[in-house]
Amino acid sequence: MQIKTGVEQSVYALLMLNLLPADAVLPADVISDRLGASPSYFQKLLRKLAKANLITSVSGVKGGFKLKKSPEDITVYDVYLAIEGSKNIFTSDGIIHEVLELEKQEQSCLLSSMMTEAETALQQVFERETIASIAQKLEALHYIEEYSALKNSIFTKMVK
Amino acid sequence: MQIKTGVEQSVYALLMLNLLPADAVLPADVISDRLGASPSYFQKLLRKLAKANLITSVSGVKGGFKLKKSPEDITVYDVYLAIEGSKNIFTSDGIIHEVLELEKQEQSCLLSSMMTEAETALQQVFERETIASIAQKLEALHYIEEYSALKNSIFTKMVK
DNA sequence: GTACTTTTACTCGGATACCGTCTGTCCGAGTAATTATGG
DNA sequence: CCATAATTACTCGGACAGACGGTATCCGAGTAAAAGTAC
Repeated sequence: MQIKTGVEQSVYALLMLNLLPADAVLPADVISDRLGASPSYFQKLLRKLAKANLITSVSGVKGGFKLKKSPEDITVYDVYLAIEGSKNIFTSDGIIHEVLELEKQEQSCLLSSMMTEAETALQQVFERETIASIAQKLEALHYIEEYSALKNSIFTKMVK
Repeated sequence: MQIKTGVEQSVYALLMLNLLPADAVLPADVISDRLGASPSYFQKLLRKLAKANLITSVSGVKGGFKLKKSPEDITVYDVYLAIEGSKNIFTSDGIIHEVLELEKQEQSCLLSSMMTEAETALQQVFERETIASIAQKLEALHYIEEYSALKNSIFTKMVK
């Protein structure tokens, strides 16, 4: 019942891509190296992000990834959906029907309403935070020095 | 990332125990039968609930389980904690430290604050609903007929 | 120097294996009510 | 009839097997830039 590490890694990947100048791309292994993630697995995450229209992929030599939407328009919830899929976080099996021996599908389960409520509560939290807002916080904190170091490091690795 | 079925089953178990008159107990297999759950596994759930002080166990012949606290004082969150454990739902690995090459533990991860925020949002939803409030909704709906049938069925199985 | 081919460095996508957690099963031990036994 | 022992019906708690989903690895295919080649 923990959030997938893939979601967290993806957020950081997007933060890194956010540092790129326009039209530049970053190869996948550069990102996974920096994150300490397994390159082969990380590729799959990036493809999921691409499929969700959060990033664009450029194949071929000097290929890589870059943001497709502006960082303000990418919420953590978007990342969550891209990686985790759109299936509900909380679902009930509707055991109530069997317990009360009701006809199935006669009425949705009592817990279901609570589950969807919990889910929207989560959604609101995740939708409030965007790649842009997180990046902003990064710069605002004591990270300035390390942040620009990261930026430079990425610059040297990027292509085009 | 779905809620464990054990939590849902436990809630229904507590709802059934809530139908018992004072001082009566219900054997575990009666409950698991009604829920269609595996008896041996369900025993473990009940023991977790007992350890969390939500229900009392009476061992020996004519033994069984009954609520320990009043249904108003048992929230879904209590059940959640009892079954799922008190570990955090959402945790971040703090990859940010490695990405920025910071000293570890220098500063808590940016995502952590969002995670705890999401968690408290969940917690609030789960804490609002109690066994009593769910039971009340059950009676209020079209379930009345089936509900009393369930009640009678439990009466015949209970001991003491 | 231009057109063509080959190499190279990437992404794309599927097949597959690993591993941790949740689910489920089994068994021995403890406990208390009931029943059986002995005097 | 009373005290004691054996049986019975439960919970308790650990050990362990199975199922499932997230993580991770590998491989072949596609793609586009770069490098090599021919004329």
